[in-house]
Amino acid sequence: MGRSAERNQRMRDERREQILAVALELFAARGLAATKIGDIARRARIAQGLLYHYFPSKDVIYLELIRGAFERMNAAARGLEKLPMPPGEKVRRALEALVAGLTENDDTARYYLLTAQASASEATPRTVQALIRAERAVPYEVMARIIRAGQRDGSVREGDPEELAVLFWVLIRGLAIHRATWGPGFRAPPVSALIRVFLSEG
Amino acid sequence: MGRSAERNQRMRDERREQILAVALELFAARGLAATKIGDIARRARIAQGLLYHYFPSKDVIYLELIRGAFERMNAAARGLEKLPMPPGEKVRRALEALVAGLTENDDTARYYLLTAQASASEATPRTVQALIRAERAVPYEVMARIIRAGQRDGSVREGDPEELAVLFWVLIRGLAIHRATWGPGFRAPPVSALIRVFLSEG
DNA sequence: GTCTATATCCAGATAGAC
DNA sequence: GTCTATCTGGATATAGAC
Repeated sequence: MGRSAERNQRMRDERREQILAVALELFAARGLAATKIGDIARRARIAQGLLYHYFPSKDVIYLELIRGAFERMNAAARGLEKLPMPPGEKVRRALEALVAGLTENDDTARYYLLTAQASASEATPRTVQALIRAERAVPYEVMARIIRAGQRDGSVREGDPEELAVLFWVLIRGLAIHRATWGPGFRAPPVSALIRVFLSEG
Repeated sequence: MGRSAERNQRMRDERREQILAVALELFAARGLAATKIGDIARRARIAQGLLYHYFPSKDVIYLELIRGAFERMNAAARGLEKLPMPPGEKVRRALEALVAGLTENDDTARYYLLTAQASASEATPRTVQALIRAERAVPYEVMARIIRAGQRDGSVREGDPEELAVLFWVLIRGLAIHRATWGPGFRAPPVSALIRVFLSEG
């Protein structure tokens, strides 16, 4: 590939990213069905027809975003598991990082909203549903393993690890929805209150 | 109004209820935009045209359902507050009843899903948004008052009552979404784990 | 009250000029 | 690569017969 071909490829990728960024914003705010392809094009400041030079359909844009959401989320989960610290500390760090991300980073909040919608809706396209089914267990499994390890060393409270892991993600997803409902100035519950659900002390 | 006029009115109301029940099911499962008026008619086993003899538009059906959701929820909240028991006990009962309702009663779960979607989406019709803005604070206020009373008598943990109330509803809404994602056979976290977020002991 | 048929509109996707 | 114009399908809502 020559110099200019490379540059063209880079520009093409940038354009794709730009479209995806706009689409993430709109899909998170309105959902798949209520987001019009024309809205995405307008907000991205390109003609509607041009959008189809970068993506073959609305569903494919959506799929791409969901794929990205799971990539980030699952990579972060596995990264957390590998960190060199005791399990109880991992739970605390994860809660702090997730709540901070949800509060301060708009795209983070949008990704959580997106997956929550897509996972809960029967209107989600089949291709996306298949992806979700393949990926959605990872965060639960990781958190259950961390909790189990924490119970062995006494830093995490007793209780079924799977159920506690469910509770962990229920909290995070609930916070994301809450933020979407009440706006960025919402009153986040203190992390300390969340931590005592899981940790024996502190 | 004569006898038969009354009977006709009753039949008309029943028909309306039947349509609303179907609409609740579909809106909760797919959201407003992805639910087609034709789907509602088909599932209610009536012609699409006939539906418009009972409701003037899709948005009005949606509005009606959201109104019903808030009526039930806010009535339940105010009823809870009036119960003759100590505040800590009210928190425990509320959690137990809500989790049980979410787990066992499909329509309860659907109502929570519906309001969660409608509140979080910018695509929600203006009329519905106005209703939501007028009603949504009630459950938070009620719970904050109960928590404040519980802190005075020592049964509820310390912490900002508003923030704890947010946490309470974040949990409930999170559970509703979780159930929608994983189906009725989902692993509900034990109520005991939720209770210790709020109560000093037990 | 209930249906079938249809008007109308809107949105996703394509064609083709530049 | 980018645009404008357009095709096409589908969905809301209405008309009108029974």
